[in-house]
Amino acid sequence: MSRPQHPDSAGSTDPHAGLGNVLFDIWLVSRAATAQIDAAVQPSGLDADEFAIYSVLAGADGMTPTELANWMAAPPTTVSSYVKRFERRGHVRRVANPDDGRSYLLELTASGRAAHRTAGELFAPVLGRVTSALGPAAADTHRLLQDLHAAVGSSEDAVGDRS
Amino acid sequence: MSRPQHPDSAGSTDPHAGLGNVLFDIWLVSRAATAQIDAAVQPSGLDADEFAIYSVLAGADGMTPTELANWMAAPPTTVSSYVKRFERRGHVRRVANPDDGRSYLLELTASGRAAHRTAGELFAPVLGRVTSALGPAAADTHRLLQDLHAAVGSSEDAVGDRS
DNA sequence: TAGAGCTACTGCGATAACGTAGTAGCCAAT
DNA sequence: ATTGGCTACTACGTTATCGCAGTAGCTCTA
Repeated sequence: MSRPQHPDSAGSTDPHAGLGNVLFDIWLVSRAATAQIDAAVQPSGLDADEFAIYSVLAGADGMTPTELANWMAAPPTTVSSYVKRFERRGHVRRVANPDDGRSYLLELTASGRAAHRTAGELFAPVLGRVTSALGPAAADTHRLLQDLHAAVGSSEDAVGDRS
Repeated sequence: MSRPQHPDSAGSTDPHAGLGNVLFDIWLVSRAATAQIDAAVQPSGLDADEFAIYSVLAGADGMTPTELANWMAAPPTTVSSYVKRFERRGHVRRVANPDDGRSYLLELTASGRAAHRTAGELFAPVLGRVTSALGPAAADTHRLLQDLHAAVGSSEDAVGDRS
């Protein structure tokens, strides 16, 4: 059980068939979830990734690009391009970082928060559906995912090593 | 608890702090895992997504682009471009689909299987690390992720609705 | 307090993702 | 057999991702 195996029943092409390991499960679930969320929040003008990012920014105001990059395991250049895009939309503002002149802090503008709120309303029913489909297991699932995140993230800073 | 909340401790920028809901957990874990796998399998010439796709193809030979698209929740044009790339590498071959003249079946060539094997060997230690970090919870986690996938996927075909 | 070595960010260029708008083959219903 | 409506795939063009290489500001050492 140390490397990927074929789906449960040979020849099956059922989209819900896994590959027998946790990492693939995540990949599959994440793709499905992202597609779902993309479709749901689309009228807000954000996509799933952007909604996620706006959400962190909404919760932790004054975050540096590097912090954001670490948080979402993305390379700095990707974050850079996100920032530029968000700024162009008038959703995000750069504020000087008092602790470091090379850097700056990101914060949502009022209109950024509004967009986030709109997206949040579109997102809610999706989350609701999933949560109720999970039933009482929802809480466990949340906890297990946190553990999983810790397990995966334990060997940090893999980002950028894809040189 | 019907919409995203801020991280556990206000102002925290810890990359492991979640946003308090299952869907974000997945997003975060998946990003971390993908970065990890990207870095690990990189010498094989594949990235994490490609490795995943090669894995399905290895397990279910004779899959149509549409089946693949459903399986990975990707739009058809994305799959199309994957196929073209894989074919250019000599890793995938199209065979006529006896059941449908508009379509074709995908299968890995010998060299595609070789690339997949190489990537698999690079991937194994990553999976091993995660699995052992999870300890006995690994099996539960796997099962919970399957449930989660079912819960998310229950409202199918969101892909393509992002028009 | 100089300056070597780091770290934070970004311009640019290459490649990838994927929406739009087709074409070709399928499957009724006539 | 014909045709109207579907579905499978794809060329093309736009936008996004992200590696490389460069600049500015930080920090430590002497």
